[in-house]
Amino acid sequence: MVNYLGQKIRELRESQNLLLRQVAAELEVDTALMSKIERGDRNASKQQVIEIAKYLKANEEELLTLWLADKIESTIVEEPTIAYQAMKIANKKLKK
Amino acid sequence: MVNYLGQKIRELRESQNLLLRQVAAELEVDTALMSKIERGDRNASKQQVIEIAKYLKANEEELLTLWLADKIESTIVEEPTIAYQAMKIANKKLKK
DNA sequence: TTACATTTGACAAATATTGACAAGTCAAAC
DNA sequence: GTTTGACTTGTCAATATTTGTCAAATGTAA
Repeated sequence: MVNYLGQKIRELRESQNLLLRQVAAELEVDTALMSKIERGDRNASKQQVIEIAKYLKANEEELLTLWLADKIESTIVEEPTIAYQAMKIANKKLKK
Repeated sequence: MVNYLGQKIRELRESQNLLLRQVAAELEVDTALMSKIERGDRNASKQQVIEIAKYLKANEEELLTLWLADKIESTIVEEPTIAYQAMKIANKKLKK
């Protein structure tokens, strides 16, 4: 598995001595869901990432970038042999 | 929109003077679906790509690479400002 | 017009994702 | 060894998304 975002969130949360349940309450979701997000079992929604960034005083764009990286990762993970070439193609388009 | 795969398929199909309905019959799907795949309105499944490659005598890996590039593209398209950075992160992981 | 290829929109069915709940593990405190 | 509190896990119903088909529309060449 991958999970850049969850790891980062956990890092931020623990460094601030906050509990899962506190962050979960802030987002108004179950603690279990928050746990899954940190562990990469579930994806956070974009809105959730934004709220997490706010609550943990983190850079929103940085967290969203990790969130997107996880999404890309899960798109390519099943196709490791062609992933690099496909990324190159998608990247070319991006530069326009 | 993007659609590397559909464009390539159409190119291959037309250069061989085949009809949508012929390719569709081969895949055992409706012609309408084949049209949508070529136009990028619908995604082909991996298995469909493989069968298309076979029928159109194309390189399977090449088509799958375009298919994956389209998937990556649609993952990042909503986040153009952070896409490049996220790709870089995902790419780093890939090299391992 | 006719005939045929392709496209489109609407739909039901299949599949996937969501968040909650309940029950579980684990470690520290008692 | 029991209790407590934090976190994790499995399962479920609700919701959302994706899939492929059908019928109708559009395009096109004879």
